[in-house]
Parts: sequence; structure tokens; C-alpha cells
Amino acid sequence: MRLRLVAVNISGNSNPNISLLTRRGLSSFSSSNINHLKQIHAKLIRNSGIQDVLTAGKLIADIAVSNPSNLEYARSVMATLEYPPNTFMWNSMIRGYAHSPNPIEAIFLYRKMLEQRHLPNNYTFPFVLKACTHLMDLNLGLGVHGTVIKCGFEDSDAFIQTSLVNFYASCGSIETARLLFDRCPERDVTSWNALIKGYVRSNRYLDAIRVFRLMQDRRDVRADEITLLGVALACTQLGALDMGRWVHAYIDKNHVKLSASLGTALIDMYAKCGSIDVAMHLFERMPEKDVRTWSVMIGGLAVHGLAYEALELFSEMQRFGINPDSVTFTGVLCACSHAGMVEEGLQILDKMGKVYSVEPTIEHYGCIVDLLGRSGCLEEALGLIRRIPLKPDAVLWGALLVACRSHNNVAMGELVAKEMLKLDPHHCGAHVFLSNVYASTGRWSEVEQVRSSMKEQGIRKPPGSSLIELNGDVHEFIAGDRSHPQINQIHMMLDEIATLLSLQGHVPATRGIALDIDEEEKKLALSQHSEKLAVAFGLINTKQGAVLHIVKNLRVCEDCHSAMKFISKVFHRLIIIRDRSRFHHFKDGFCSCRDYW
DNA sequence: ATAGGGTTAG
Repeated sequence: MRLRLVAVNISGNSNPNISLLTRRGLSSFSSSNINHLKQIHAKLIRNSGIQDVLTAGKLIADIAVSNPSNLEYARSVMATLEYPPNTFMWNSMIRGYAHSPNPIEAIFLYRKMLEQRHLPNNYTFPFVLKACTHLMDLNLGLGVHGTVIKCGFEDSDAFIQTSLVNFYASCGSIETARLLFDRCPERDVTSWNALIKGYVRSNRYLDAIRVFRLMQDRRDVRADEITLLGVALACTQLGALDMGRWVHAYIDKNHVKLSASLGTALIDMYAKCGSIDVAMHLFERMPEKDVRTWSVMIGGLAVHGLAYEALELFSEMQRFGINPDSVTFTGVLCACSHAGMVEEGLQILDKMGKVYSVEPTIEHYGCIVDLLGRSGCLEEALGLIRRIPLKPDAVLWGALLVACRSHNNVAMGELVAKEMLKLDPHHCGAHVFLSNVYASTGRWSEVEQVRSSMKEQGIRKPPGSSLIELNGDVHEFIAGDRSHPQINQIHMMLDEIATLLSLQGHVPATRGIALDIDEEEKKLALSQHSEKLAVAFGLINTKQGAVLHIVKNLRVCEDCHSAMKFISKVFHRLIIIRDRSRFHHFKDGFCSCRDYW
């Protein structure tokens, strides 16, 4: 009778809401058939086999990891035993919940365990810390860490140590993670991987690569697939192509398995480091491609402005029988946007839900607003934002704000900026836009209002930063920064470029500058933009004809864009710049974006 | 009997 009651809520393995669970660990168990487990349970009850602690434990563990939707069932089995549950059972339940969509339940169970004076063991903490990591709750984890110390596990258990490193790094306390890592008496490949991935997660890509280099100096560990995945990711973010190539070579040389995920990471790396052709070559040779591999390639082509190729690949993927997912469509719509293919984009959006059963999310609408906005259909874009079934967020409005700025629609821009500030009162771009609008129309008291509100809230424009790689080393330039050892040479080079430009009748495009400083100061600010510093540095330090790869954190401004076109022609250089939203290939005085970005 | 690290867009 009891079995029947608890069995009502049981479902098979078809729960679609378990994205957390595709991670390693539980997936290997998900094949356990719940009906089979129910039969075993029934049989155990009939034959009094549930009296056997080991068998009961195994049953609970199997049910708990079969599928998160069966956790309640596992719990009820544990609750109805005639004897108190043992540590193994507690651990199994905590483990199941830690990987479920409700990791907080794992914490509740862990607390209940402690309340009942049941001591956790070395297996308990990795599960509990996993739950803290998913919850991103630093205080919670700090408490658990305290208990780890009290139980005497901090210095003695490598699994717990790695769990702690992973936890702190995921919660933004990478320095603490590093401290713990350094204190570990023994570190295996997993410990190193946790730290490397931790730096990547904390946007500390250079540190991730530094740790990888330290790791290579050691004879007791060898990089594996996961290590290289982390390093490839860091290269992708940095745009460090040479380092990325080196990672690829390392994989080949050491026969590291090129799984679909590592292959996908490499394709993404090449694409985002500017080598779209190498990315394509690797893509074509990948023996097994999953939906992510296809999505990465499509997205890569899109940001390089190769819309036709992206759409072609999108069709090919379907001929291969791979179903596009939400990410695929972001890439496809992004391709349309960068190529100004308004009709195609709208058609695809329309088909998403109807034909592919992928409901458009706010990101997809963002692509469409971008698409309409770039091609000047501002009213249509505004209409779309008002019409969509989802609540617009600041990012969506932001796409329209960018369009208002580039098409000089002050009235709509003001409206949009105000909407954005309602949703995100700290949004820097919206403040700056408003301030500029007011300044350009002489509404000085309103300018002052915006300024002081920014000051009060401590809102500052993030500084522009550009990265350029030279002989495998990444150099970073910040706008206006004069600390580089070669700064005098760099400025001499920039002066020379400015002179050549003005001889050609070029006027600095100061329109994009936010502040109400005078024209001379604006010109000075422009001349110190980070991408200009980086390109001058590259020109000075590389051979004639070498390609310059630059990665910028913000969008390229109008003035830098025309300067780059000019430099590419005069110096006979291919300059490839990745900005916040796409790639620009500058060659012979032209840019691949056809001045449409 | 049980444990730690994992790829895509915005």
C-alpha cells in the first residue's frame, strides 16, 4: 500500500527541466530504469530484504540518482525504514539534491543530518559543497568550510580540498580558492583543473594561462582534456591566437582525446581569435559534431559577417538531422543582423516556434531589435519591443539605444534611455546617452542632474581595453594609460598616423565622445583610445606585412574605425579587430563590416 | 557501496 502511494509521483527519464543534471556524475546513472527499481523495492518489502542495510542503501542511492523527479520517492523509502538511515543513505540523498534543480534541499538535508547528531564523513562534503556552488551562496559555503575544519578534513582530503577550491572560485572568491590550492599538500590534475577553470570563471584569463604554465613545470601531473578545455577557453576570451594554436598542437602531440566538446572549444577559439578559415577547416574534419559544434561554427561565421555561409551551414545542419536549439538561433539571427538581412531574419524568427518548436527568448528578440535598428527601422524595432510576449529588459532596450545613437534619433533615444534606467538605474550607457542628448541641445541643468546622479551612484564608464598578442605574450592597453615602457614610441607612431590622416583631409570623429570637454581634449582622448595604442604597438614591434589581431572590450568608435581603415592601406597590413559585438577585418582601406556595425 | 574538474549566445 505504501509503495503504491509513493509511486504515484514517479516519472521516467523524460523530465526536460534538468539542465543541471547533464553534468558529469549522474548522467551515467540516469539509465537506471525507475520501473525496475520499483520492482526491486517491492520484492525487498515482500521478502523482508529491506531489513538489510546495505541493500536498502543501494536502493535509495540508485533511486536518488536516477532522476531528480524521483528524489521524493527515494526520500520516502529512507523515511519508512524501521531503523535510522546510515551515512551512506544521507550522502546519497544529499548528492541527488545537490545535482537537482533544487540544490537548497541538499542543504536542508545536511542540516537535518547534523541536527540528528549524525556525523558527516569525507564523502558528505563534496556533495554539500556542490550544492553551495550551484546556489552561489558564499556565506553558506563558509559555514560548511567551518564544519570541514571542525571535522578535521581540511588538510587531509584531496576531494574536499578540490571541492572547496571549486566552490570559492565559483562564488567570486578566486583569491581564497588560490590560497587553499596553494596549501594543498597534494595536487592532482583535478585540483589544477579546478583552479584553472576558476580563473576562467572569474574572468582572469591571463592567470588561468599562468597556472597552466606552472602546471607544465611539474612532473607529477599531466594536462588532460578538461585542462585544455579551460586553457582553450581562456585563449578564446583573450583572443590569444598563438597560445590557442599552441594548445591545439599540444593536443595533437600528446594524443589528448579530441572529444566533441574539446573540438567545439577549439573551433570557437579559432573563430573568436579571428581565424575563421582555420575554424572552418577544423569543423569540417570533426568526426562527431553535436548541436553545439554546429552552433559555434554558425555563430563564428556570423560575427565575421559571413552571413551567407552561416545560413548555408544552418541548412546543412538540418540535412544532417541535427535539430537547432536556442543557441543556434542566436547565431543565425546574429548573422542576419550583421549582414542587414531584415527579411530573412524576420522569417526565421517567425519559424522558430512554429517549425522548430524553439520559443524565442529575450536574446532572440534582442537580435531582431538589433537587426531592425541597424537598418534604420527604428519604429518597427520599438513596435516589436512593445509587442513581444516577454517583459523587455535593459539589454533589449539597450540594443535599440545603440540604433538610436547611430541613426541620430534623439527623441526615441531619450525615451529608450529612460526605460532602461527604470529597469537598471545603474546603467552607464543610458546615463551617458541622456547626458549627451541634453548637452547637445543645451539643456545644461539636466546635464548637471544626470552627472550628479551618476556621481552619487558611483557610475563610471568602463575603461576601454585592447589586447594584442606578440610572440605568444598578451599585451593589454587601457585607454589613456601611459605606463607602457614603449609609450613614447607608441605616441610618436600615433602622431605620425594623425598627421598622415589630416593630410588626407580626415577630421577626427569626436561625435562618439561622451563628455562635454572641449574639442581639443576630445581629440586627445580619441588619440589615446586603447585600440590605437595597441595597433601602434603592433606596428612598431612586428615585421612588415604581419597580421595584427586586436581584441577590444567595447565597440570600436567611429574615429578608430576610420583610422584603422587608413592604417591598413598605408602600412599594407591586415588588421583584425574583435570588438564587443563582431569582427572587423581591415584591408586596403576597407572593412569587412562595410561600415555597418 | 558514495566523492572533486566540462564546451555554445546574450
